[in-house]
Amino acid sequence: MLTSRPRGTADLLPGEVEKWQFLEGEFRSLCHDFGFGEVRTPVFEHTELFQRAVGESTDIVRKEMYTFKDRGGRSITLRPEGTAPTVRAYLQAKLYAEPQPTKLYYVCPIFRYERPQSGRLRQHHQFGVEMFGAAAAEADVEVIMVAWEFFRRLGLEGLIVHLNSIGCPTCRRAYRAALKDFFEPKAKDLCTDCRERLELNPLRVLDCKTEACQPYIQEAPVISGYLCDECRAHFEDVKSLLTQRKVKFVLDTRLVRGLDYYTRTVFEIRHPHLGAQNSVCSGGRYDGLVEECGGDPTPGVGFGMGVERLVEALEIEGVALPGRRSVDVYIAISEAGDRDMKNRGLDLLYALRERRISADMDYLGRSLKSQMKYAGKMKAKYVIIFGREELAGGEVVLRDMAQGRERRVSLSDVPGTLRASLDVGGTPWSNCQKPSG
RNA sequence: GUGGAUGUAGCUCAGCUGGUUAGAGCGCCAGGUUGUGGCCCUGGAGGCCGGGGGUUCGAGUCCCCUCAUUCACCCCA
Repeated sequence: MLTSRPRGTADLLPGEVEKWQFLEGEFRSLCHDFGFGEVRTPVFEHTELFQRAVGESTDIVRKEMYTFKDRGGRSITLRPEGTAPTVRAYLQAKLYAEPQPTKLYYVCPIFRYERPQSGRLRQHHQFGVEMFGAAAAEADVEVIMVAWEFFRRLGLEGLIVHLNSIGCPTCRRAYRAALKDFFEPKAKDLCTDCRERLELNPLRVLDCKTEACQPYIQEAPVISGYLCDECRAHFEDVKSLLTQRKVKFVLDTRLVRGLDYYTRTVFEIRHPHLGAQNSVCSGGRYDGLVEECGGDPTPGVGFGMGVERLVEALEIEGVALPGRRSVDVYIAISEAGDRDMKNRGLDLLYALRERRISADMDYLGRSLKSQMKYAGKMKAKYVIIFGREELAGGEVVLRDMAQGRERRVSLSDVPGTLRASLDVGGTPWSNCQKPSG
């Protein structure tokens, strides 16, 4: 217990965490390019927020929330999705009084009590964007374009955009009734889950994977035949704007989404090689949500993207991501046991660090040979070697580990010389190891 | 919540039908003479064989329970 993490959680250690830092940086700068500003909301909220916003009939609210009473007797829930807290923050800060639309993005952990499997954790992380106050199809498309452009920049290629419209409450009511009429006579032939779905949310029968249900699903009425004129026109706009942007998508009339707040556009971006949980990014429009949360009627659209799944997809495709960062300079001392020598080493070490050169040295009392081995394993670019002999002449040996060459440099020139060498071609990620294979 | 698979050194695994001090490769640490890495050689440390109970003269090997990991269902990022 003491040495094992809770089920469905993960530790990110050096070597792995650099990938996340890189992706977060890329996502932030991309969002900035699209005019989105970052929002950071609490990890927990009042339980009522999610009950209201996500919907009582959803699996999330019914069985997946981490909910507990705090010491003041308030019911608190760890954020199971990112949209509701963002809406809450939008309303609480009265961002609707600012110039519209409001464009926000976030990078945050998400908690759901589920049985872990490939691509599913109890704590996972999402990148997300939300846009409030814009009802036009251009807004739907911009949100999809954030994800699309992100994947393009990363060099991720095998993704498929699934698109559908589930209409507004009015046309959905008609469709829902049609589905019920269609399935109810056949209810005894459907799987037990679908019989339940038929009562709770008939739309979800559509994405059942049970063999027995497939023949009926194939013949079931399609949403597009039930969209009202406005919803149909909106959906046509979304599709043509996506085409104009050269985004390839597949119309998926069985894409329904498990959250109650969606209206009109819904989409999911999947990676075919991810296993059963293959949705990397999903979202849609939620024109009634702000009002549901106590605001004025305000259109909204956004997505959430699973970072763990994104990393997995990138690795499947062999996209190179930063590896463990190494130090630039290692200081190796020959008379390691000598107190005075060690102090001279420390002086140099901190002189380098003051000049923002990443540097390290031995604290374990190792032999020079061991220090060299260690520096090699740590992938240090340079090793500074010195002992009494060099210091007597005010010099040190500067060894280039990749070249295997060394030269003498006067002690006072060391930081300047290193700074100059390291600045050549130095990107922020230049001293991360590239993944091998 | 349901079902399947798996749990032996830090890592990847071997341990045949139960039988003596549980092995390998890699990794780690130290050496290979006097101040220097990556190759090579030598040596060393390191294992409640996931945990508990049972069967047996004897269990890492068989049985039960439990926990964990993992994959799938439900659902979702």
